[in-house]
Amino acid sequence: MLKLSKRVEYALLAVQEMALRPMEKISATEIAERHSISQSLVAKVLQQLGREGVTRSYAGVTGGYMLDKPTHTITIAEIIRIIEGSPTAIVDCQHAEHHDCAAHSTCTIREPLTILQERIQATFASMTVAELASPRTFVQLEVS
Amino acid sequence: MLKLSKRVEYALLAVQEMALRPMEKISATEIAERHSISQSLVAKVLQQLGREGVTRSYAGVTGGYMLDKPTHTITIAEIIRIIEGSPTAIVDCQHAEHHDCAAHSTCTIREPLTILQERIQATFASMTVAELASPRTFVQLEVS
DNA sequence: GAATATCGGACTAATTAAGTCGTATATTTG
DNA sequence: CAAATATACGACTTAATTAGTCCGATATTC
Repeated sequence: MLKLSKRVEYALLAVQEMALRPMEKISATEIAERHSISQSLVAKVLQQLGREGVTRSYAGVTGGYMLDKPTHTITIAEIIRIIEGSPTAIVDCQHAEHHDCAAHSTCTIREPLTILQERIQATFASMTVAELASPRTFVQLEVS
Repeated sequence: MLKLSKRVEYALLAVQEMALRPMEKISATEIAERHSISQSLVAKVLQQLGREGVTRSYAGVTGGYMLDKPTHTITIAEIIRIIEGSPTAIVDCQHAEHHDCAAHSTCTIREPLTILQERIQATFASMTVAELASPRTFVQLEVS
């Protein structure tokens, strides 16, 4: 299925929050509690983002994480790549080394799929954290 | 991860072959053997496509499957929907009934994700089986 | 020095996807 | 009509991936 993993989802949540309060250090615990999700997992993804320079971390009792670059320079595609370890690939055979496909040379579907893949990649690259965090009018109607 | 399932992949392979030879009945066994994949699985996805009118099936010793509508009217999005049982949803909370999310009302990430989702959906809807099967110049250089 | 944060690896659990198997029915061919 | 081979479809098992936990370590504030 074509679903984001929880880890990517948590990364996006965290990054959005940091973007909305750019001057504050936000801890993994804080994010985890607000969304009732695993603290360890949130910490883990924030650490991954830190290794690639997206976030900056501060240890200690008042520690936490902050974004380390302008929100409009961080794309969703980049976050996915960092968390998943590789850019989105809708089929395996596009990972270059993946030539163990039984019918690599006669495969006539790889090329059109590559085109789709590039479009999806472009879609994720088309949105930045700035857009992810831009304040929206959030009218919750919910008329019962 | 954002990968197509094998079932969708097999469906695309099968549909492409049927599109390339529109006058022939093609059996699940034939497709499975050509790509060294599971015959049962190929049969299963072709049956799913049949229930939704994409393919027509013929039983018996000379049986097999054929496309049952013009190739340019079948989108990749439709095939994904039929095989996966629902349109692509990059996060669960967009499936309407999925209100068990802990912070549904305060969730500020659903909206931007919906936009991404729609773009991806549009990407899959932008390619039809006709394009998937259009003959390409397939120059295999592979200079060693 | 107690409390609480990051850091990171190893491990287990849960979920999902992939694939198999059995049985039934349809159709062609000898 | 009987053998061969196709679809049809549900139940089941296995494999792979993802999610989440746990532990021990270091850093920093109070």
